[in-house]
Amino acid sequence: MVTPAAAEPTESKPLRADARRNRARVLEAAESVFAAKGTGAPTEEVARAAGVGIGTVFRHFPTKEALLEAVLIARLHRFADEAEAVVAADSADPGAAFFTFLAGWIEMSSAKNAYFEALTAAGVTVPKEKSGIGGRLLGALGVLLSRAQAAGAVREDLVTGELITIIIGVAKAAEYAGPDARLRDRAVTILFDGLRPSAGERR
Amino acid sequence: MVTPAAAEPTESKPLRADARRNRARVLEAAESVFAAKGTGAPTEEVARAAGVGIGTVFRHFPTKEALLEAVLIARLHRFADEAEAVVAADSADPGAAFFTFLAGWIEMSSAKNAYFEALTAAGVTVPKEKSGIGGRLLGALGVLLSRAQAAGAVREDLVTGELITIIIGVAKAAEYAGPDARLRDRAVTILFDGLRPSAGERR
Amino acid sequence: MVTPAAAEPTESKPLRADARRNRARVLEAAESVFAAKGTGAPTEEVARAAGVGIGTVFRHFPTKEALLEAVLIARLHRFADEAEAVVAADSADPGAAFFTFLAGWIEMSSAKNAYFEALTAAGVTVPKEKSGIGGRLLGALGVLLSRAQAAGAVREDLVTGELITIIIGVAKAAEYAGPDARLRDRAVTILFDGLRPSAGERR
Amino acid sequence: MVTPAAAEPTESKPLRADARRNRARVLEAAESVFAAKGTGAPTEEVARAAGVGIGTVFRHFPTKEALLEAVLIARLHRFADEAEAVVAADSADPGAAFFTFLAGWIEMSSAKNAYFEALTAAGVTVPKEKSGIGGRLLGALGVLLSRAQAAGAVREDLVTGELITIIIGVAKAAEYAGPDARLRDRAVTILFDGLRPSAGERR
DNA sequence: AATGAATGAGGCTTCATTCAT
DNA sequence: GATGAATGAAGCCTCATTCAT
Repeated sequence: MVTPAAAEPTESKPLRADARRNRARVLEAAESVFAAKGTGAPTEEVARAAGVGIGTVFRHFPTKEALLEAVLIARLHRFADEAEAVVAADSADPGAAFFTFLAGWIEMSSAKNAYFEALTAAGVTVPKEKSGIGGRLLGALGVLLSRAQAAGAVREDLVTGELITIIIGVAKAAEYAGPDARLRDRAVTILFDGLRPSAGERR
Repeated sequence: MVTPAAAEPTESKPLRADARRNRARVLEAAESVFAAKGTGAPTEEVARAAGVGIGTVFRHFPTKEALLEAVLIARLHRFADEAEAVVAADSADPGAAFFTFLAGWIEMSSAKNAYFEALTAAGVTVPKEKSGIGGRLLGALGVLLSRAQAAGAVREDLVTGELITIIIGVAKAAEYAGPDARLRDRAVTILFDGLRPSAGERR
Repeated sequence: MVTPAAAEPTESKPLRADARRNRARVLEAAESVFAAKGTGAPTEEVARAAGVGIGTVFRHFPTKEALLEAVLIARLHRFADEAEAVVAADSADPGAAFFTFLAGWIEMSSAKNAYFEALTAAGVTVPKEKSGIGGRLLGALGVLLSRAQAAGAVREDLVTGELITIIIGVAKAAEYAGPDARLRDRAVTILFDGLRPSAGERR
Repeated sequence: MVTPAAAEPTESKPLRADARRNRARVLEAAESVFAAKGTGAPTEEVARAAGVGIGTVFRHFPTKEALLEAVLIARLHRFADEAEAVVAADSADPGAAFFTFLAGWIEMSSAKNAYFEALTAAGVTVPKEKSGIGGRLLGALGVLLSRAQAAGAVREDLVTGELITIIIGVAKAAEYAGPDARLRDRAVTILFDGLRPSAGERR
């Protein structure tokens, strides 16, 4: 299962070709602008980056908050896409697959993850269930996790619901380490070590 | 060693008594306002909470950024204070002392730590060295860490410099877990398990 | 004489059937939307109410102002239609006919008459003469008025030109009274009493 | 009893001298700007006319609606002031006093009375009671009215509550007559004739 | 030193109008 | 002819910062 291009709203009638193209461009521009300058960046800058008028941005996303939310959802969809791809690949080494996937995702998101805060700060209940993204994500992560546990690569008492919280923490540490790659890798490694089987056996 | 009240600038001439009191009140108010409403809260609200005029806030902190920075530094100083207190207590169980201290800190900061982001987003290089706070912090944490390592409670390959990064990540995870105490505790436990000795021994 | 459907422009070539239908639907929708939400309502809402695209609205009325004007003219045409119908009915009690007609009109327009203001505010000289509506209106009102005067039901010194001004004032008072029917009726009654013969005889 | 300068809010502590001056200037500017260009005129134009920054306007009136309301209330206060002055003058000819007062007020407001509409259109319940203006107004009008009735100059069945509605209607008619002074006077005269004693005696 | 009024740049959002499909 | 996406000027409002009191 693959995310429809640019995670467009599922309910309404299909957008005109040019409209869909613009919507996608805005979403893309928003992602990079917000990543670079923080979620406080003016909407107009997103418009400029997308090469459209400010009105077009607001036509597609009637509120700045809606835009932020859409970016977040798109990102989660890509996360789910990748997770499902790894599931489908069905690696011979599920432990490696699991950790590689997590590390890859963290690498990718480390420099640009203020979305959760921006949204929660705005009082938005992060729409985990919106567009079914929550289910997909938990589903795919659950498969990866249980395979890795079955292979003895991950502690048994870890459940899927805890994973996202943990990933966010690790991503945050990585982001804080910033450009210092060695520090970042060490922090990620150490934190992930908490997921391994022997961990937590004694205390 | 104990932090001078309200972390006032070390170089300038001593403030008049009322001025020092106002400075402290503003700092306190800023901490709680920013904690409650995020760092985007208007400076005027801080003034109101402190019971002073807006002009007074800007007299003490010529910029909003300066205010944010001062709050952050004050917080780090308290962090250092606590760490030094734990060092001074010289517990018989250094491992427990170490983890208890970390957990306490996380608990405290989990609900209110947008400072790092707000500052880094603003392009401020977090002033680790400013007012010597970095040194104190690393010093105290270093002692706690090496005692815990000597007692076999923490993995040997962990160095002080990595600790702050890790703490930030764990705090973030805790914050994201939000009001769900069980989830928060689990995430913190799991992530801290990565600091334990057996962790990382095999891979 | 009866108003041609939807008061379409008299000069231009006859519209295609569907176009004429659309024009009428837009005009109707505009009337009810502007009545309900005021003349500041977005043109797009008119389009939605008419079940056509926004482009269609602007094709028929190149300007919002033109749309407003068309609505006003249509309304005046209906006013004239009714007046002419009353003239044609040639009631045995011309005084009653006159006042009944006025009251009916006031009743109808009381809740929805921002057109004059919207237009005059926009600097439009209300196009009394446009499409000959002024003539029809004054003609019909003149007949009703003089019959009522001949019957001794209306003061002799009242001339047609004053009537519209007076009607607007009374309608305004009625509108201001709003939902309070008793108050509205009293105000209308009192103001209309000024039109009766004994009024103004002494001063 | 005379309105405090510029109808400043009664509750809060007295404003600083300069602030009060600015508040009054803004109110004055708002009145003339809205009168000239309608209540849709941009707030910035009011600021310009008052010779202050846009921020100052919003400091005193946190919303455009609040500004409109303040203008309306100021105007009503002046209405009440004048009415009370006429009451105090205690003319020997109460009928003339009554009609002269009404005519004067209408003359004054005829060219600039979109406030009621602007406010009611915005869904504002016209704050008749706010700042006690309703009471003052009705009180003074009531005295003028009953004196005129006692003198036999005004019909007996007219009650104070109806008067404001009627005045609004007459003012509206006068406004519509616009620059044509003869037409305006005639309309006002005719409508006011409805208030005289013989009117309504027969029907 | 403290106060709080004034300032105005800048952000979000709306909506009349144009134009490619 | 109809459609609705795109446009951008313009409006309302916020808030960091300055300055007269």
